[in-house]
Amino acid sequence: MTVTISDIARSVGVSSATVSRVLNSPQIVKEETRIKVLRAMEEHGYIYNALAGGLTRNKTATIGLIIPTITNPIFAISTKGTQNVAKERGYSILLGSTEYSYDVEFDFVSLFYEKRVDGIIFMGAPGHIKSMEFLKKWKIPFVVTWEVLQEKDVNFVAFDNMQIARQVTDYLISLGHRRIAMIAGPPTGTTRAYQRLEGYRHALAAHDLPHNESLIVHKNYTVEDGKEAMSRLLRKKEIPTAVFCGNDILAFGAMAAVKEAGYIVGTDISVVGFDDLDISRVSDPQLTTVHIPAYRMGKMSGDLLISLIEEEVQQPQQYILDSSLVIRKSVGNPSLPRREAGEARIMEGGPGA
Amino acid sequence: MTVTISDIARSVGVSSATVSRVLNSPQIVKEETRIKVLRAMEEHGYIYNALAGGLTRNKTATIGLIIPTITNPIFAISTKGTQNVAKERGYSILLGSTEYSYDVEFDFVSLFYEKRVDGIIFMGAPGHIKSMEFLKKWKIPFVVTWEVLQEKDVNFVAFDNMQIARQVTDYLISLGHRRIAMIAGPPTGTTRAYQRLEGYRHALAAHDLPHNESLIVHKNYTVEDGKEAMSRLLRKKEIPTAVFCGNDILAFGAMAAVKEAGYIVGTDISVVGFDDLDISRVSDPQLTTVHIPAYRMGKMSGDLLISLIEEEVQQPQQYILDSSLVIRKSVGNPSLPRREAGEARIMEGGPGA
DNA sequence: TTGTACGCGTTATCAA
DNA sequence: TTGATAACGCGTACAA
Repeated sequence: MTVTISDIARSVGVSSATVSRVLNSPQIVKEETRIKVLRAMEEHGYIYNALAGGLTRNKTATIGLIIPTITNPIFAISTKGTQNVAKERGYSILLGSTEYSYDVEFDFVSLFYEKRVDGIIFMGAPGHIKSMEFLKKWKIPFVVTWEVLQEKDVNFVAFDNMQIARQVTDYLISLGHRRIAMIAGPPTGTTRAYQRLEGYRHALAAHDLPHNESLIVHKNYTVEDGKEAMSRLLRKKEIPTAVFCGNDILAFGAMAAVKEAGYIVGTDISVVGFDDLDISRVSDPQLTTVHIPAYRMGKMSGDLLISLIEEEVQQPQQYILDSSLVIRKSVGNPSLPRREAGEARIMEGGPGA
Repeated sequence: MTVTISDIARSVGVSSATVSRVLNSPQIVKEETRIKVLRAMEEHGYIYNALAGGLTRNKTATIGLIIPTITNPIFAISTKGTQNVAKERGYSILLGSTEYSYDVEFDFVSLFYEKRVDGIIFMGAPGHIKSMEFLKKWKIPFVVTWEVLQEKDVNFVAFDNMQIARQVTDYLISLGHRRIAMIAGPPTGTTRAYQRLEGYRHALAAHDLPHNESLIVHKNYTVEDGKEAMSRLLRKKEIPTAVFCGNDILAFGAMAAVKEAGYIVGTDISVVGFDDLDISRVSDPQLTTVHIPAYRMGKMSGDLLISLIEEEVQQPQQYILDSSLVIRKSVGNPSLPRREAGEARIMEGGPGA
């Protein structure tokens, strides 16, 4: 049925060891035999069996990628970055999407280890305690992205969620906003969502603004969630003048709710997103949001993981990339005519890369 | 280092065969020994080696998923559907994104086969001739989604691209539009893009409308492409009154260009998308577009593939699902005030499931 | 109910 | 430069 190196060996009249050599170290086999072997492979349609190879080498050239959800394009962009380096360096990607469940996360970790991935990339810190224990116990190389960790011994490629969230809030305050709401992820969500919330709180505190928990709405991450959250905020006796959303998707929902209620986004109510999706440049109004280095994180983390696997590099490597607030049209001064800003301006943020 | 069934066997005082049995057919091993073995596994932290298992079983419980691009949410949604069934039925997913390159597609096919996936799902018909040959030669089970194929012997879960595109165009014509443009994918793109173009052409022809090639703009699939394509159309001496876009992303770009040029979407120029992304419900104006069963295709194709792998089903299975035009606010009569339609209406289309 | 022994397809060690 | 042969970790006849 399927042809093996032994078949090739027999047909050429050499040993299977020689056939294996033309695959792995062609230099050390005589050109004449090498050519004969190659030709035989061609003729018989030989296909390498990576399963068998992996078993002896103890190496599969595949990495596991664990992401929160595939349907948010921002994670897709990171995935693309990882996929690109992986392909370039000869690795395949096993994909696992947790839908924000830590149990599912750990399921993937152990499943991936059964399949003997050479390493794992996490978008967001592993949330299940068992995940980290497991990784360390089995010395599985892994890289975390999207979140700065305190541990000095874990590899990450991240940006500072708290710092940029604080910067966004500072910006809104500087425009005169005082009632600033936040539409965040689920209350028991990711640590990076928590960090963003903390950044928001710190900014308010630093400016002696009253901390009003009812201005914080916890939701999931769909457009519909954004709409509902915003509607709820608009039903309050005193509505906020600005809303900081946990991501762009929520912001789109929020903007829709603002319009439906008869307000004008950026004039009556300011909306800020987080992620800077491609489509956020053409929303109406164009969305002021936080640009994060999604593709670069994906690419760098893939590169780093493979370097760890191939032992080109010593642990730990920790990269903190820049993120930045991109000012467009969905934000204005409170209760003043909408700013007719020209070009989008960029405010740099985050420590240097 | 890593503990094997032999280690467990030795520690319990049974043979490795017995240990293997408690993993694969626990019923046939005496409860007492079974418990002892299980306990030993727990203690020693035994982890199954799927590589070795796969080698003997000739089965890996992983499937390959080949998609055009991960960054368009519509493919992500299909991926999610596949991922969900896969997880449920104990399979993992190797992901390959071709970025619309057929060479890359074939690379993934052969790479996946080296890794001995049990089957492959294609989003869109395999474009490289070698892909199909290869699959058939090695009798690799595979399922195609998103496109109806003529071959009677290939499994697919699809919808009728041509038929729905024709229906969209008919709809625009019925509103009075005569100069209808199409912003399509790359000229040498996918067959489904071609089918949509054909549907558009057929509709025009059926209504004796002049066929004007200059109203067809070929682009890639980014927001920016949509903007550029629309801008180009707006620079014509006679601009179109309606534009049918190859997907929602292009439509967002197109709408942005329309607004930038000072026209009103849905009043001056109608825009139709394709895909019905979540965010299309909250764009401004809300996008009239084609709803396609992305999640369902992903789920069904995963289910079908696994059924083929596990030989629960005989080839070939061919499903054609419904797609439908979702009428919202981005379309109106040509040169007439914008329709203030209430609820979105749905026009059913496509043969029954 | 359990053990023996071999095979899966490759790589790696050691000789030749 | 090449060949024998023993791993790698598991599944499975076949026998007991």
